[in-house]
Amino acid sequence: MKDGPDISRIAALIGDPARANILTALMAGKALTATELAGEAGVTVQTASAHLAKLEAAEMIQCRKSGRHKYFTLGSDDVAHALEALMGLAAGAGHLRTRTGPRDAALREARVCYSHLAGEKGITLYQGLLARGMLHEAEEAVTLTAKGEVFLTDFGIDLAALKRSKTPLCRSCLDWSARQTHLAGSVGRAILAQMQTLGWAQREDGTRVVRFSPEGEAAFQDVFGRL
Amino acid sequence: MKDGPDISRIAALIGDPARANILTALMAGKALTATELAGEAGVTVQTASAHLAKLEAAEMIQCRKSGRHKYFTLGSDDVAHALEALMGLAAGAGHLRTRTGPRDAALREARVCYSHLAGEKGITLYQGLLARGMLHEAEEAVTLTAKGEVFLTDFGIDLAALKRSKTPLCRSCLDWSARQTHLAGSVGRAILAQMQTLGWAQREDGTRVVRFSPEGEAAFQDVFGRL
DNA sequence: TTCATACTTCGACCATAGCCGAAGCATTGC
DNA sequence: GCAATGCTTCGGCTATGGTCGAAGTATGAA
Repeated sequence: MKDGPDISRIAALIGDPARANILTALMAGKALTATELAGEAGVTVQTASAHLAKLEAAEMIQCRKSGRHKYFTLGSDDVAHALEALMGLAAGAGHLRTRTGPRDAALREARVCYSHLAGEKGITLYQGLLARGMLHEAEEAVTLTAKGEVFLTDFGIDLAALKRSKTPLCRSCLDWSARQTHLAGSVGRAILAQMQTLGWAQREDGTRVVRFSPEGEAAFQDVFGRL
Repeated sequence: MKDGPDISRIAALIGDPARANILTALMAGKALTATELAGEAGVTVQTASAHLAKLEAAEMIQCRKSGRHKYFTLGSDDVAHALEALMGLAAGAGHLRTRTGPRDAALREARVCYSHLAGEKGITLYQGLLARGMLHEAEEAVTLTAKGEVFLTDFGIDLAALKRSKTPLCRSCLDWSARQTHLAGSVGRAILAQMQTLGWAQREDGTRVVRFSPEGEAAFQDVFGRL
C-alpha cells in the first residue's frame, strides 16, 4: 500500500521547502528564470533545475524559453488557488511575501533587455503593434504582417538589411517585472535603436534604464500607444 | 536554508500517502477511530498513531476521546477547502472516494453503541433533551439539569440507583455514521433499557440494530423528538 | 480482579529523495 | 571562430522520516 490518491503526489511536491519557495515566488504572477528561482529557493541552480523539472512534469508550472533564459510561471489558476488555500491554513500569517518586481521604478518603466525595449513601455509597444494589425501572434511565434512591414519602413527601419541577418526578425520575450510579453528579435532591437536616433529616448549610463524625453514620450504614445 | 514558508510544512503533511489517505477518508465528514483510519491508510495502528499525532499537532484534525475509542474529524472547514483544492489539481479525477457511513440503512437509523442508543435516533434523542433544557452541554462535559432529573424519574428511571455507580451519569459520544454526538453514560444506557421495557423498541438478534414499533416510534417522537 | 480492546511510545531499520560538485549542451554576443 | 552565460545531467553523499515489532498505558466488560 505504497501509493495513495494523487492528492499526496501533488502535496508532496509542494511539501519540499525549496519547491514551496519557488511556487510562493511565482504566486506574485511574475515570470522568473531558473537562476532567479534558485535564489528564491536558497539552493544551487542544478538543484533548482531538478525541482523545476518535477513541477513542470506535474503541470504545476509552465515554462517558456526565451533566448538563453527559461521563464517559469504557475501552471494554472487552479494551482494558484490551491496554494492560496494552503497559505490560509498556514495561519502563521504574514508569510505572504508579496514580492514586487524590480525595486527600481525606472527599471519597471523602461529598460533594455538584450538591446530591445522592455518594461511597461515594451509591453505597450508590443500591444500597440498587435492592436494595429502589424504583428501577428500565432502559437509561440510572432510575425510581421505586410502592413507592419510598410509601417516599419516608414518609421525608418531598413527591413531588407535585417532580413539578411540570420537572427529572427521577431520574437516575443517574457517580461521580468510584469508577465506579459514584449517584442524581441532584430526588429525589436531596430525599433529601440531608431527611437534613440530620433531622440525619443536614451540609455542611462551604466544601467539598463531607458529614459524618454517629454517629446519622445508623447510621440511614443502617439505612434505605439494603446488605442 | 532548510526551512521555508509554513506552506511547505502543511503540504508535506498532506504529502505522505498514508496521511493523505487518512485526510481523504475524513473528507466525508464522518468521525473515524484511529484503528479505522489505520485501515484506510493501509498501515499498522502504531504508524497511524504517529501520523494522527502529527496531523493533530498541526491542527489539521481534531480528536475526541470517547471511551476507549478516539474519534477524529477534520480540523476545520479551511482544511477541507485546501484538500478540495488539491483534489482539483490531482486531475486524475474519480479519486474522490466519497465514503458513506455504515452500509446498512437500519444501522444508520438506530443501533446500540455500548448499550446506549446511537444513529439518527440517538442524535434526535440527544438534541431533544438539549432543546428541552434537560441536558446542559459545557466544554466537553454534559450534565443533567434539575428539570432533566425530574423528567427522567417520571420516565421510569431510578436515578438514585445510577448515582450509586461510579460510572458517569452522562457523557456525549460521537456518532459513527453522522458526526453529531449522542448521549452515552449510565443515563443513556438506562433510557434505552426503559424504551425496551416500555415496548417502544427491541434489539434485533445478533446485530446492533434497534427496531422501533410504530407505536414506539410515535411515542419517541412525542417525548424526545425535535420541537 | 482479570481479561480484552484501543491506543501510544520506544527503538531500530531502511528507502526515498534532496543536495551539491563537476561536466556537458545550448544560446548569445563579440 | 571564441568566450560568457544560462540551464541540464550525472554520480555520490547524507539525512530525513516512514515503517513495523515489541512493550507500555488506559478504558470498558465479565
